Parts: sequence; C-alpha cells; structure tokens
Amino acid sequence: MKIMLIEDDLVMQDLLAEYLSNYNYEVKSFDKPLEALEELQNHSTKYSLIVLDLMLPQLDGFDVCKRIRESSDIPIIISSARGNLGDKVVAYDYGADDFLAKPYEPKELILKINAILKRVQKKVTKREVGEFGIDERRMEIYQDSSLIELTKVEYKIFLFLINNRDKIVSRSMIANFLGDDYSSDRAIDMHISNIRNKIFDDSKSPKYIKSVWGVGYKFLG
Amino acid sequence: MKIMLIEDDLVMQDLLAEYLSNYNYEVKSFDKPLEALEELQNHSTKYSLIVLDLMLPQLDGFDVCKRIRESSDIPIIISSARGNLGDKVVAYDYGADDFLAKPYEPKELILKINAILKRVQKKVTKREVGEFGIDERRMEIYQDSSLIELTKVEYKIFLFLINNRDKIVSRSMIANFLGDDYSSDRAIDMHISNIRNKIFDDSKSPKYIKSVWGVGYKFLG
DNA sequence: TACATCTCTTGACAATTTGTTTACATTTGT
DNA sequence: ACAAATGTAAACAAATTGTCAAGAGATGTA
Repeated sequence: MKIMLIEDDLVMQDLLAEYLSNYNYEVKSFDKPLEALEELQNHSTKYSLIVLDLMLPQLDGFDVCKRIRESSDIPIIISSARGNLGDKVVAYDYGADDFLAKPYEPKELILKINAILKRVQKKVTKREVGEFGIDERRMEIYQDSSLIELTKVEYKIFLFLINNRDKIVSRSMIANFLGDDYSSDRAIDMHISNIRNKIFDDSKSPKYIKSVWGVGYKFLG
Repeated sequence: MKIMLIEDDLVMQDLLAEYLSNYNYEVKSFDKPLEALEELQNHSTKYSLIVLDLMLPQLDGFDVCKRIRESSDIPIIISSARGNLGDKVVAYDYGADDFLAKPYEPKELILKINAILKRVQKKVTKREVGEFGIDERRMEIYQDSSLIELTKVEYKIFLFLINNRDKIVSRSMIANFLGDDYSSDRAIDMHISNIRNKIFDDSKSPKYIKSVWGVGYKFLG
C-alpha cells in the first residue's frame, strides 16, 4: 500500500515516513506540492492515499487539495497547524476526507489512514467488468467466478487494460504503468499473448483483448 | 499534441518551448499575434491548446483572445504579468480557460495544460457529424452507428477531413497532418480511395468526400 | 548451498497487416 | 484534342504483431 506524503518540513517528513513504514505502508514524500501534483498526473493509480500538509511554499494547501480532486478520487488526509474550525470546513469543502490538527500523535494518523482505507477498500475492492471479477486486495481476477492464475506482471497488465476499457493503451503506457524500468515491446506482447491464453482469447478474432495495429491494445468492455 | 505559444519575449518563448517539449508537447511559437491569428485561420485543427501572453505589441492580448474565440473553441491559457483580479475576470469573460500570473513555475503551466486537456478531451470524445459518429478516445468512426474498420492512416485522414468539413483540404495539408514524413500525392489518393470504399462512397458522384480538381478533397457535411 | 521451479525477457522468424508505388484507364479544364 | 490531374487495381515494400524456444532472473525448499 503506497501513501503520498506532501509535507515541507523535512524532519517531519522523515519521521512520518519512518513511522508509517513500520505499519507496512510504503511512503513517497514530496516537499514541493507541484512535484507531487505532477507525479499524480502520471502515476495516480500507484497511490492509495495522500497525506497533505497545509502549510506549504509556492501553493496554498487548499489549492493543492482542489487540484488533486480535479483529476482523482484518492483519499486525502489534511494535516495543519491551524486547527480552527474554519480550516476544517474549507478542507472538507475542497474534497478532503479527513482533517488532523498539528501537533498530533503519529498513532492518530495511522488510525485515520486505516479507517479511511478500510472504508474505501470496501468500495473499490471487488468489482465486476463484463464477465471478469476483480479483487484488488487479493490481487486476483476471476473469469466467470473461476480464478485466472496470472503472474504478477500479467495481473498488472490485465488490470491496467481493464481499468482503461475501450480505450487504446500503448505499449509504452503499459511499460510506464509497470514501473520505471522499460519493458521492451516484445516482452509486453509476450505477456499479452500469455494472458490471452489464460482467458481463452484468440488474437485473430479477440473477444477481450484486441490489438490495435500500430498503436497498442484495447480491452473490449 | 501541439500547442501554440503567443509570447513576445523571445527568451521566455524559447524557455517555455523547450520546457514543454520535454513533456511531449510540440510547440509552435509566435511573437506577433497577427501571425498567430492567421495561422489559426488556416490550421486551427492542428493545435490542441493556446498559451497566450497578455503583454503584446500591435494588439491587446484580450483582443487576441476574443478574436480566437470568434472562430474556434481551442482552450486558451492566458499568462500575464498583471495578476490582479480585474484582469482575471476580463480574461475569463473573453473566453479564456485559465489564467496564470507571472512569474510562474513552468511546472504550473504543465499542470494547467494537462488539467485542461483532460477536461476538454472528455467533452470532445464522441461527436456526431452528419451520419458519422467519432469517438476519438477509441480511435473509432461509426457510420450510422456501425463501426468503420479504418487503418491508422485512414482514420487520421478521415478525421482530418471531417474536422475540416466543407473546407477544401489539399494533399500537402493532409501529408503535413499525418506527420513530418511526406506521403506522395498518389499515396494519399489511394487512402482516399480506400476510405471511400469503406464508407460506400463513389468518387464519381460523391456523397461524402468530394474531389476538388487541382486542389484537394472536401468532406461534405 | 544447491537444486528445482516459476517468472520474465529476449532473439528469431513467420504471418499478417498496412502503406506506397507503378501503371494505366479515366476525367477535367482549356 | 491535349495536357494535367485523378481513380484504382495490383504489385511491392515496409512495418507490426504473434509466439516458440532459450536463457536470465527470482523465489522457494531440501
């Protein structure tokens, strides 16, 4: 589970990152909100939750919150030294999911994170797309309620395709989604081929994964 | 994705052009607004977005904004050294999509561009032109709600024609639109011929794609 | 550690699909 | 009628994809 931490106080940043990592959360910290926003543009799906500090340089924290909401529904916990009611109201108004007044016990943060993730997980985990069932928490995909035995990379690619159903997804988008290291086009083709086999799809007359010549692949929803 | 940059400060121009190109945006810069307007008259469909600086010679930036809006809906981001509220209001009033007060971080510009394009993309995807339905996200064109199976180049050419409906489009404009490498006139004719077949059009008495002798082609809307 | 096993990537090449050119018939404008 | 422009079938060239098989990399286990 990956958490984005936006906090300009570097000491605080380290502290929280360390603390959260003890609870098996992977933390990526940003002290510059613009960089955080940029990261979200490209890799928003990587993060499960954002912890956002209000006192920031460059940009007002509320603004950051608003901007995140423009393109994503990731849960946001706002932390601020100003704990007055007005700030809280504004924060919720801008789409924040919870508010934490500084100073706070790290444990409080963990509790809130757990609570929110639990709430959200229930909603997000387990979905149905056509005849496929997706259980993100278990990293499992079912076809007509029977489990498809996918490897990790296959799972990720298939999930990515499903999440972009009917949209064309280029190989470089897939490679990018898989991580920062670039897989070759051929490697991705191979994964697609293997996935197709496992879901009994046929590249010539595909029912699920269509090749878009010269562009990429498309999951037919 | 191509962006038009209207900015009279040449240093700034270069800086931004370079920066944007790092984000895979192709930039065409203009320091003279009149030239920009002229370019838009002829090739407005090439551009996805305009970044317009207010402090310009010859013509007031607001005026430029207004004039662009007379003939096109391309998103406009206005950047200006005067960041006061009045300017902002006027800018929005003239149809600008966003406002950026100088000095600003290039990153902010990127974020705004991404945000706007995303917003617009959603709206633009799926349109109807005559009996044709266009779904740009899926890269698909339908005729009377049945899918036309076009190749990549055919798709691009047909889209280009549709986007210029009732306007005459020369072969060189098409070649230019396709990319930097030039296709021969004959090759384009061939594509047109193939498209015509797929949409059941007849070159002799065309219902959709008319040849304009000595000039090019025209999509009849 | 050493071994078996599973996973991922790569090279290679055939099969396929797409794009361009050639060649010639046809049409158009003067 | 003539030259220039267009239409298109067919041949050709180029690009992309599918997948086998081999090997590199991980992971688990005795």
